[in-house]
Amino acid sequence: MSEAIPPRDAVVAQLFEMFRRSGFEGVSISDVSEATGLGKSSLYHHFPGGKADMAAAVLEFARMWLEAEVVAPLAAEGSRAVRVDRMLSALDTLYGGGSKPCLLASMLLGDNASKRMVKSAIARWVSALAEALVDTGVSAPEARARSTIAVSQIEGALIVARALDDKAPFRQALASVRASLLK
Amino acid sequence: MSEAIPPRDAVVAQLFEMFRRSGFEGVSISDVSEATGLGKSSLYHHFPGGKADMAAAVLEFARMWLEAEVVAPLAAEGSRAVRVDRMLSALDTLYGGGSKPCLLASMLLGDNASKRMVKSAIARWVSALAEALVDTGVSAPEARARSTIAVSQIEGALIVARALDDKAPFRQALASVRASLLK
DNA sequence: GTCTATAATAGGATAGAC
DNA sequence: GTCTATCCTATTATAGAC
Repeated sequence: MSEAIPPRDAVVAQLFEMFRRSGFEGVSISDVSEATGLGKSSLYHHFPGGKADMAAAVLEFARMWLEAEVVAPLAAEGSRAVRVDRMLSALDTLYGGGSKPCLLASMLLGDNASKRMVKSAIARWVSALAEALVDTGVSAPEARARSTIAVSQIEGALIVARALDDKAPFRQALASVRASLLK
Repeated sequence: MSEAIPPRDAVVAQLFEMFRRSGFEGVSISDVSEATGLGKSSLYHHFPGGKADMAAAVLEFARMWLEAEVVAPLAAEGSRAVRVDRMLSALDTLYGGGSKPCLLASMLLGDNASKRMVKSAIARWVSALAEALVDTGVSAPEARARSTIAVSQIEGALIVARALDDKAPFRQALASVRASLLK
């Protein structure tokens, strides 16, 4: 039971931080080697497909995080306020209160093979939120519209907060999103 | 009067499209050479500082665009609706109705030296919008808050629209932003 | 699983002719 | 201002020992 954290998972956690911050092209294998303390060959042992493999692993990690921290909490029992607050709380943590970029947005740049995974993650997020609204009395089209705007607002606030080097826009966005979802 | 477009300006226009799509790290000099039809030495003739110089030129271009197409139209005479609509119309064009990324957001990735210019551009945008609101009867703190949220929403909608490969979220965001600014 | 060493290529940048 | 040729470094990726 005293097993250490499987190296691969620890590496994925590091990769997550690197890719979200610098995007796919902005991360080099040498960077990863330095950040993880693992030699290049070790990295290729864990990710035989190289950098593309690393990106895929990180996006898969993000997908699982989304299921556990957003989709499930939104679907679980409770009032709309309780469900929405669970999501917002998880997002606040994920994004470091507005100081850390969204991996999905960062992976969207360029010709990236990741685009399909990003698309399905964003779609899943919007749908899960819309479903929670429908569950609590909002019409389906209205729920989709509000959910899309909510996700947009959060993504945009992360950009503005990071550009201005000020967490306030993100805090403000969370409050604004909450109000418009509970309205 | 029959002067051709100065090559440098034409190159900057191309660079704008490349950087907004792929970010700083995602664009190589070879890419630029291919896209513009100019050899590398020609590029270095126009941009002695290399790629960093290209990025700076593009951000300067963006700054001028913002002054001409957003700041000035927002400051010019007219009702709040007229001013806001001028800005939204310019943005709709710039962003191709939601299909083209924001250069500022794309240049935000990584350790980029561009961060200062991105910051001042976003700050300028928010301030110009806030000023138009104050001019038309909104209190200063409320104007800043609404403006920040408006810019966030537009930036976020661009991400969601591109992720989902669907312009609808952007259209929806423009409408939502308009309503909340005119409210 | 991890390391050292190395190959192969792409990327940024310059020299010098025209 | 643009081209061809070239340099140097960084980058991706692999080989093979331990």
